[in-house]
Amino acid sequence: MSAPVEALPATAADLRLATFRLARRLRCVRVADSMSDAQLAVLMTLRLHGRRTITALAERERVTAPSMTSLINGLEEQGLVTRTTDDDDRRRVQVDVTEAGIGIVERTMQRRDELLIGAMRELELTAREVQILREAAALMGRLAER
Amino acid sequence: MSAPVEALPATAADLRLATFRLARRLRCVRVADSMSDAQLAVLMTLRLHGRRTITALAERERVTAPSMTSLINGLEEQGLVTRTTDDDDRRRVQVDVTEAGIGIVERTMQRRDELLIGAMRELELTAREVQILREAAALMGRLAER
DNA sequence: TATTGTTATACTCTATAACTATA
DNA sequence: TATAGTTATAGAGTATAACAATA
Repeated sequence: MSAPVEALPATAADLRLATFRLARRLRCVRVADSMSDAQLAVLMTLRLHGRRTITALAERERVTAPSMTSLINGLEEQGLVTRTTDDDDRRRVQVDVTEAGIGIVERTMQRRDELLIGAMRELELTAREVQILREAAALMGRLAER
Repeated sequence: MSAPVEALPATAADLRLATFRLARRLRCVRVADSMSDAQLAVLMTLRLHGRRTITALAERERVTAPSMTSLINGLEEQGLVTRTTDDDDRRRVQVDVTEAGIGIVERTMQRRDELLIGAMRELELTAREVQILREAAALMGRLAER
C-alpha cells in the first residue's frame, strides 16, 4: 500500500520547514560560544568513528584539505584533538579527539536532548505523539541517505 | 494520556540526530553555489513577510546590524533585494526582495522538496508512513518554539 | 608520479567599536 | 539624547593555487 501521490508535495514542504526550524533551534544550544558548528561536527565524527586522517575528515565533512587543516589547528590549540604522524605512512597525520573534546561533544548532545525533552514535557505530548516522533526520526534518517 | 517518561530521552536523541542529518542533506541543495545559507534565509524572510528594515532583519536572523548591512550589500549587488529610504523616518532603510530574489527562493525550495519527494518515492513509503512524517513535522514545529 | 598535508591568499559571515544622519 | 544604519577592523571558515614531504 503505497502513499497517494498527492500527499507527497505537502508532506515534503511541511517536513522541510520543520526540519530547518528545529535544526536551527537545536544548533543554538552550545556548551561554549567559541565552538563553531564545523568544529563540533569534527569532534562528533572523531568521537563516533575514532582516529582519522586530515583527508578522511575533509571528505567526510565535505570541505577541502586546507579547510580541514585550519579547523584542526583551532581544535588542537584548544586541546580538543591531537595530531600524530602515522608511522606506516609518514605523509599522514592521524587526528584523535581528547578527553576534553569528548566532554564537549557529550555535554552539547546532553543539553540539546534536554531542550527536546523539556519541550516534549511542556507540550504534554501523548504516548502516541512521542511514538510518531520516534518513527519519523527513523524515516528522516532514511530520507537523508538519498 | 501523557507519554511514559522513559521514552523521552531515546526519542530526543533519535530526533536530534535525524533532524541534523536531514537538515544537512537539504542544505546541500542550492540553486547557485554562491548563495549562502545566511543570504537565502534573508530572502526567505522577505518573501514571506514583505519589506523589512535592516534592524528588523538583524533581530529576526539573530545577527548584529553591521552583519545585516553586509549581507544586504551582497544581495543588493546581485540584484536580489533593493534598498529604499523610508520617507516617514529617513534614518530607516526598507529592504525589498526583487523578482529575481523570489525566483531564487522558490527554485531552492522546489529543488529541496523534489529531493524529499524523490526519496519518499524511492523508499516506497506507505500512506501511514507519509502521514507519520506529516504529523511529526507539525510536532517538530511546536518543539522548535520552546 | 601520485598522494598527504601545509602555506599563501582571498572572499564571506560574523562580531565590536566608532561614526553619521535623523528623530 | 536616542535610534538606524554604515564604516573600520578583526577573527573564523571557506575556497583555490602552489608548495614540501613522502610513497
